[in-house]
Formats: sequence, C-alpha cells, structure tokens
Amino acid sequence: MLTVVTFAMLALSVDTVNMSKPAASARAGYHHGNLREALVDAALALARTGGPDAVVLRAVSREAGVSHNAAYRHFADHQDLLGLVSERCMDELAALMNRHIARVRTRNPVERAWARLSATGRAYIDFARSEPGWFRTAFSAAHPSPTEEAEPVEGPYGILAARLDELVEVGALPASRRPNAEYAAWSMVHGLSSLLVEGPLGAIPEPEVARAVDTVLAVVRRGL
Amino acid sequence: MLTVVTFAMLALSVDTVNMSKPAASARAGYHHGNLREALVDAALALARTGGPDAVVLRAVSREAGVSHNAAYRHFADHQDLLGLVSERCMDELAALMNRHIARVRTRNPVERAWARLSATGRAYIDFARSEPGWFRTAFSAAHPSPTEEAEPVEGPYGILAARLDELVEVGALPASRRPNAEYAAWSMVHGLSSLLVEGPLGAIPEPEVARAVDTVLAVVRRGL
DNA sequence: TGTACATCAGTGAACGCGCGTTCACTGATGTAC
DNA sequence: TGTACATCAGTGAACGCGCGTTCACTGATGTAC
Repeated sequence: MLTVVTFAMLALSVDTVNMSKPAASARAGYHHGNLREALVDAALALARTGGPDAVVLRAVSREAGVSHNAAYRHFADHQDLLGLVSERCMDELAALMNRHIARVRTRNPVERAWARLSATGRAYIDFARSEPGWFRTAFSAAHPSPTEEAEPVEGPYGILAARLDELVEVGALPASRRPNAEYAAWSMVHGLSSLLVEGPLGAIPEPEVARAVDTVLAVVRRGL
Repeated sequence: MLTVVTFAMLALSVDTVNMSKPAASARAGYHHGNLREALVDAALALARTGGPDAVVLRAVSREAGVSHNAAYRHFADHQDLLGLVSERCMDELAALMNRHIARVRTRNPVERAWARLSATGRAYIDFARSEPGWFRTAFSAAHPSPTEEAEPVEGPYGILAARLDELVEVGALPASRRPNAEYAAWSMVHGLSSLLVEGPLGAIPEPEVARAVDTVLAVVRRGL
C-alpha cells in the first residue's frame, strides 16, 4: 500500500521535472491528461489478479493515484467501467486466439483447417489458465449477444465461426454438419476452461490437464 | 421487511399456543429446536434465487427468524455454511441426474447405455437452466476433488463415470476410448450450461437452445 | 499579446448501506443428588 | 419428586470495514475579445 503511493508520487515528480507537456498516460499536475485510459488500465491490472470482483471503483482510483470519485468524470458508474473492462478482456482473448491461429504451419488444406480449429481451442484454454482473472472478467458482464453483434468477426465467437466455415470450404466438414457446430466447439472448450479455472478440476496435476485438453479437442474433431 | 417480522411473530405465537413440544423445524420458544437445518434451508432458499452471493450470514439468520449471530452456534463461520450449502446443491444435481437416468426405457443394451449417458447430460443442463442459483452455488465453493473423493459414486462425477463404464461394458465404447472420456463429456455439458446460464448465450431463444443441446449431445456421442 | 471568464477535471468530506465477527449477557434445558 | 447448578442456545449491542454515490468546492485550461 505505502509502496504503491510512493511509486505514484515518484512518477509524478519525474514527469513534472523532465517534461514540458503531459504524456499520454502520465500524470502531469492537477489535470491528469488521460485519466480514462489510466483508470481502465488500473482496472485491468486489478481484474488480472482478482477477477471481476476486484474491479472496485475505489480501488481502481486508488491504483490510478486519483481521488475515489474522479472516475465519475469518465464513467457513468461502476457498471459502466466494469463492462468496458470486460470487453477489453474479451479483446485480449480474441487476440490470443488469432496469434495461436497465425502460428499454424500445416500445408495440407484439410489438416490445416483442423489445426487452426484446434489452435483456437487451445488458445481459449490457455487464456483461461494463464489469465484466470481476465477470463472470469470477460464472462462476468453481459455483452451484446454474440450472434447479433455488430462486428461479430472481431470477437472470439466470430473467430470460431470463421474456423468452422473454413472447415466446410476445404471439404473437411460436410455442410450438413455445419449448423450449430459453434455450440459444440465453444461449449467444449469453455466447459473445460471453467472446470479447470474456477471449478472442481482446479487441482488436478499438469500432465492430467494436458491429457484432458487433448481428449477434449479430439472429441470435438471426431464429433463434428 | 416489516412483513417478514410480522409473519415470524405470528408463526411463533401459533406454535406456542397450539403445540406442546417443538416440531422438528419450527420455532417453539427461546430455543429453536433445529436451527442448524433451518439455517441451511434458509440459505438454500436464498441461493436458489440469488446464487452464492446471496448466501449472506445476516440474511440467512433474518430468513430463519433468528438474531444475526445465532448461526455461530452451528457453523464456524460464513465459509463453513456456504460450503455446506454448496454441497447440498451438488446433491440436488446428482439426484436430478439419477432421476433422469432411471426414466430411460430403451431395451437394446447399447442404445440404452447411450440413452442413459444422454439423460445424464440433459439432466445437468436442465438443472443449470431451471435452478441457475443452485447451479452457480454448487460450483462456487471448492469441494474435495472429485477424483479423490471418498464416495465418488454419489456425486455427479461418479454418476458420469458409471455411465461411461456402462458404455464399455455393453461394447458401445471401445475400452481404448474410455480413458479421459469424463473430461470430454463433462466439459461439454458444463460448458453449454455455463454459457446458457451465466454466459453470453443467456439470451438466445428457446428453440435455439434445444438445437444447441441436441448438437452438443450428438457431438459427444460421435466424438467418443 | 493580454485579460476576463466559462468550462472542464479534479478534490475532500460526507451519507447511508450491509457485511462478518466478537462480546457480555440471559433464558431454557437437562442432569446429579 | 424437588432442587441446585452446569451447560447450552439463543440475544442485543457494538466494532471496524469497505463500498457506491453525491455534494459543494477549486485549481487548471482554453477561448473570446
């Protein structure tokens, strides 16, 4: 607690001395410069450690080095901030999925399409396990329903749908199997993630986790 | 609030007037008779409506018509009560699974085994959807890990494992596919349940839900 | 270029709330003789 | 059977906490002339 305060004050004086105009995200005096982003960043840091329940208005302001009601200049209320943070966590998940997908090197089109689907699933589970706080935060608030979102291709749901379309295009999946396939793939990886991260499978040893992931992905592939 | 108090007092006077000895779960005077069970019941009622967060010591005592610290005569602390309530919710889930399974009438052994597995999955999803508060409560506290539980056959995990063993016994599932099969089946139904109950699939219309459930169960069957 | 003034983005104090937990207590119960 | 007394299962008051939100405020910024 004290350490945090000291750090914030140090940063403040450095800014004031060394820079003539305020940096995008640093404090430069009475006015912050970019408090909105700073608050979101602080909230993300808290969510990362403690999940959605850690995104507490007063704690966020504290972390940003600002009085506990300053946030009301930038967000309507607590919900408003939490919703935004939750969306950011979703974006983070989508980004990791894309990174995993881009890393697939398989050449054979059919195998490639399957590998890209698996990469998507692995990314999902990886995200949940390496960033449990963000994972829980991503799913803590109600976003616009994925099926009727404005830009569905951006989010995790859109990425998954694109992988399934891809499978049909290369002939790896009969078109008759395409409808509702999202539900199966998504449920599978989401279920395993939840059971591992916040459920009764949280305590199983690492090799067992690896087996579970492999089995789950294999069953999805075979089942589709 | 006032209504509740009035009710409690009415109940109290009725008891005092009409009965000579305390009933199992009714208040009979200064001493409650069976406060422990009454508190668990009240906690279950609150969890049913509001999930684990609604299991608040003061609210539970209020609901049971008792001062807010009386619970400490029966539970070590808040955690202790919540853990017990969570276990009760798990029991409820297991009971529903067993009921669904017992209702399967198929005669052909292979088809019967598959039908019993499907019934298990449907029961799981049904429970989540019809009792979302209990579902969330069941998975809110850390129970002893299902793989190393004392009586694993009792719980949902044990019931699922028994269904999979059954499949192998009747020859519906090759023994080589048996290991880790729990992970796939469990993840699938748990994932769909979570997405529907507390996730981004909460708003999809009923017929769509039915399709999702069918697809998910079909993929598990084919995938195993 | 300098100045008056409106607007913006922070602050500090306070409100009201509900929580888990502890304390000293007291009424009810059951047991020993 | 009656009585003294230990034990049990409740009560009421209080502590300390952290929360979201509102209020009147003030320092900083930018704009019109």
